[in-house]
Amino acid sequence: MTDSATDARARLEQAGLEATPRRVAVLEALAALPHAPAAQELLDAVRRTTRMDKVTLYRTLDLLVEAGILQRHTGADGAFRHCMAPAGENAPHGHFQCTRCGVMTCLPPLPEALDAAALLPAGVTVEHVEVRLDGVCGRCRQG
Amino acid sequence: MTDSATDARARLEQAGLEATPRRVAVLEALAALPHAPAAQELLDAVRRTTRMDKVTLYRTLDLLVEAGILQRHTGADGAFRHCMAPAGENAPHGHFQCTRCGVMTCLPPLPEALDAAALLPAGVTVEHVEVRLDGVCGRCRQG
DNA sequence: TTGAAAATGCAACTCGGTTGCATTTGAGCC
DNA sequence: GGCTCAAATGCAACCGAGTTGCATTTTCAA
Repeated sequence: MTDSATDARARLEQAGLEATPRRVAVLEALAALPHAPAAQELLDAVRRTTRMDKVTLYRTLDLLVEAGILQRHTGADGAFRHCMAPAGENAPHGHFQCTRCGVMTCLPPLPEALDAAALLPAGVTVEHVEVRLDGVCGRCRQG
Repeated sequence: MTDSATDARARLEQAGLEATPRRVAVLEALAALPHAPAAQELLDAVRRTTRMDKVTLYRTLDLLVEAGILQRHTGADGAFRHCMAPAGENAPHGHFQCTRCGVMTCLPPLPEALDAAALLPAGVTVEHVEVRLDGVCGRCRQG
């Protein structure tokens, strides 16, 4: 049993979820990736070690997002990306997405300026803040 | 000819685009809406005055975004929304989207804190900043 | 008026994601 | 070890947003 599998099981059980093989595999695959992958890319990664249907992946992602273990973000292409929710930290972080290769990377926590409730009309409640910077990554710029 | 139609024609010609009936209709419908609609909602609105195919709408939206007349934003549901690009102003503005009714509204220009190139890894170029606050709007909160 | 280019419509398609339902798995119990 | 039942998974069919290819219509210049 690898460390990452142990971590994955710990987070699942801590959230009151059964540590099934696919859930562990999803968390391991996600932790091993340096960015926030689209569903298809994550599915490919998981399948290198575990058989998994795409429906199971989507249901697993829903579950893990619901449990607060993962975060879901919208890409510029309209497809969802998922990344590990930083444990114990609640300052939102933004993402950078390359318009050429589509890779989405996590950024450090945002300055609190985005807490900007001042911008909002009265009577609304904010549950989630999404900040995405779109541009060209270093790799694509050179290639 | 209404004022909004005149405005629409002006913006189109200023951008070097032909002021065709559907383009004018799209701009008028968009200017009349108090929020940034999804394509289907915009199509419904346009069709109250003009016959239009959905493909034509999508192509028109592409064109107007390309020309800088409209801005395209990604909703929490992954569908695109469009709003008028504020003329002559280039500070990005964010959006609030209600997670219940899905309505996306434009916010005032963002504090410059988001210019946060400091957050970025070296070698990347930012072309577009997307800020979206998700929550519950006043109307949905009461209803 | 006419001819070419641009704009539009229509049909079929892609892609990300979801739903319904049958089957398998696995934790708890004997 | 073998049961049992709920939860987890797989499979097929589906849905909605957006796209592509191509035929038709409109528009503008000559």
